[in-house]
Amino acid sequence: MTKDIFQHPDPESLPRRDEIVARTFELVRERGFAGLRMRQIAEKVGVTEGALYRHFPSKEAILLALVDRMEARLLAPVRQLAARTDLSAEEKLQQVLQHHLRTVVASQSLPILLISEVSFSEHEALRARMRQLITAYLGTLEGIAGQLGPGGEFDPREIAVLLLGLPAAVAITQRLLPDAELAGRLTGPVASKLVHLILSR
Amino acid sequence: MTKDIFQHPDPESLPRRDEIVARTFELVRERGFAGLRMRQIAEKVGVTEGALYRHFPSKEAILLALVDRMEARLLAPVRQLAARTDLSAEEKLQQVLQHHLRTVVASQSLPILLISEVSFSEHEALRARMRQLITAYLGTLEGIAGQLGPGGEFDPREIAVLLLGLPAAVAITQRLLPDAELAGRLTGPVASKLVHLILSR
Amino acid sequence: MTKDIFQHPDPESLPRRDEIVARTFELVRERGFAGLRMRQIAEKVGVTEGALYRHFPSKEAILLALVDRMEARLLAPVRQLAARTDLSAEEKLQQVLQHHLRTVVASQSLPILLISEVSFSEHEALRARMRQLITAYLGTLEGIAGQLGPGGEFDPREIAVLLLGLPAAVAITQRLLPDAELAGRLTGPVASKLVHLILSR
Amino acid sequence: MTKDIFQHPDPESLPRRDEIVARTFELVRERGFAGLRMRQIAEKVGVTEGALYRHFPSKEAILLALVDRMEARLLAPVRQLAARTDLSAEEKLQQVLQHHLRTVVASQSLPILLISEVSFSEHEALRARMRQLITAYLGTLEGIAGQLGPGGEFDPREIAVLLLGLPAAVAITQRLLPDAELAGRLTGPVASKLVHLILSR
DNA sequence: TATGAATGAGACTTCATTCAT
DNA sequence: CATGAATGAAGTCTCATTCAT
Repeated sequence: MTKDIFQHPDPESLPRRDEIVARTFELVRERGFAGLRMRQIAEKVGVTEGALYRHFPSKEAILLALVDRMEARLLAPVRQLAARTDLSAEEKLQQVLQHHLRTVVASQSLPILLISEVSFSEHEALRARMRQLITAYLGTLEGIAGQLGPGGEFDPREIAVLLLGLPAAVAITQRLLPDAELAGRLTGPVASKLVHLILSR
Repeated sequence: MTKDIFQHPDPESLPRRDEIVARTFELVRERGFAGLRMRQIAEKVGVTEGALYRHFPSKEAILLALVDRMEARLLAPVRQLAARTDLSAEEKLQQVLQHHLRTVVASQSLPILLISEVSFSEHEALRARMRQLITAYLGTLEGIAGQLGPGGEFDPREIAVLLLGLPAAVAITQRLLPDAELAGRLTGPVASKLVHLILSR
Repeated sequence: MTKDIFQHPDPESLPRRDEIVARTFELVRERGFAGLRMRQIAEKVGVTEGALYRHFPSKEAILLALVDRMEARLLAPVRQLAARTDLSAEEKLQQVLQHHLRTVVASQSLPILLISEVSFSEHEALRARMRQLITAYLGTLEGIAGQLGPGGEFDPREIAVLLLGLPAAVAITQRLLPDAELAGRLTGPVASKLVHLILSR
Repeated sequence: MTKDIFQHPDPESLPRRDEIVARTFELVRERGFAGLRMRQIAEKVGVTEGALYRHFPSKEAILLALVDRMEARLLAPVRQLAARTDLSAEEKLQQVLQHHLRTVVASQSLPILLISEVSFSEHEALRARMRQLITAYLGTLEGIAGQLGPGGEFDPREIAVLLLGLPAAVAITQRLLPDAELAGRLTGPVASKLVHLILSR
């Protein structure tokens, strides 16, 4: 069903650099950014801490690579959707939201929560990178919404933010109060109806 | 306008315990939970670190007191609204959302982001406390939505989560991409229209 | 039976200074010297920590007063025994040992263990005081043994040390491996027979 | 003479873990358990405090390793003695006591005093470990005494405790009132005669 | 490339003591 | 006399990073 788009291939076959990022992702998925330790990464990869510095100059560099990875897996599919000509704007937004919600569920709510967490981080470069990511995401949504034509209740920018709301709410509630049945409804029919309502004109 | 409901009275007049929580709040507002240091609190209060331990047994205790404070300022007004009999269910939900959104803007997006952050925290007591807070918040919204009567697109639980979405989205975007003009629209007419759409039957 | 010679009178009627020492004794009896905290003393006395400094200039001063108290309760009776003329030397040593053993049992093995503990203490004054106490104790025993006349297996000094051995061994074993029945035998018939054997000539 | 059985080989050749324990032993020998600081250990080993944590997870772990070492050096020889078939029970007990007394003198009275000190410690694991050690020690002595056959003044358990008394008394007096000449007599002829008296039947 | 040991800064916390009230 | 707040030094422990091998 909802395939984990954040899955990674066989560890053995990965170049070390990628493996480090992949393992870091698993850790961040479970424990967030703030609790991440170089030691944990090293353990999970199966090397010593010193070895990590052969591949990345610092912890921050690993985290930046992690955000690159998130962007690739989260944003790229959205951009592809946006570029398609065989779908209406509403269909595109429906699919974007579905994609985002599936991601939220599959990755245990990660990306949206990470954005919150990083917003407080002391790593300036990391904050900037996240700002860039969310700017691109909202911009893409806004672009699609702009193709809808005039007459709706909300302008394109507002639509983009509103569409961010559902994944965010789902992430927060599922993280703290897991409820698979409710999650199913929210990511399926509820999301679908919400998009329709928001776009109705 | 949007008064900062998290503001605190004159520092001089506060018992130390309250002052510590108030100053901690200011720090957390700026830097979040993970980056909070006892040293910073002590500096901001104007004492040494050891002095803090005359008033709280641990850092975690300060954080729990902080969540108490958040609950008092965020949840109490919502509960009062819910209890009023001179408002329709839709009017109540409109005001709850307005209140929440004002809080988000006034406190620089704090509460909702903190919930995200805490969801990863190693402080088990803190996670439990936050879970309690969000459970109560959603429960109150669900209770109001239950008074709407049948026939709408969404059931009460779904409505509660959907109404959480807007403050969450506003918090995230405003934190990373501040835009006062957009924030004004989102917390005003956009919120109002969204509630109406969601409740329409 | 074995009355607790370290008991203290009604707290209410004690001048503060004495009460502080008495309460400190209770704490030391349970937890030893190293774990003693001014806060615990204050709590047990029912005052604040600052108040203790009205009566003693420092923690070390309290401990020295405590050793004075131990000396009064432990050593004074022994000296009185030594001075009696109606008892033979063996009878005196029998009673001294009985007294010491009863003390060990009644005070939960305290004095002898405290001597061990203090021997490592950083409080030079305290170590000196304990040295003085044990010197006086051994000296008194030696004095009595000197009245035995020649011909035994051991000289007076050796007898004094040997008689210290039983209370020490009882203290250590009872503290770590409490065994009331064994303790009863050791403090009664075993002690009696041991003295007789040591003094036999 | 009385060789220091607690001596350690050339520091340079020791794996760090063992070296840390050896250096800790030297410190504890001088200052006891309660006054031991991680800083002191680090200084003596010649590293920073943090480095110690690569080899032991906590201070308590170092102390437990220290007790292991004490057990190996104190208890193991006693057990070997107990197992010999070429010695009578009395000869075995004579040698055990000699061994223990030599240890007391060589190590500056350490083990027996440490047992006293630890009996008050807050480290539950450490207390349990010491309890185990003394149980084993007394048990071994009791076992040998059991081979004596009936008819003596004391039963095996009593003999075990009585034999613990001399090293304890020697430790206390030598620690506070060093007297090499007396110590020599106590560990030599006095001990020998005492064992004979206690076992006489 | 990788290891294992180490560093140095800094985290939270404890505690005897001081002092204004 | 007593309180309550505060200090300052010190304690154990953590962690990103460095470096010789």
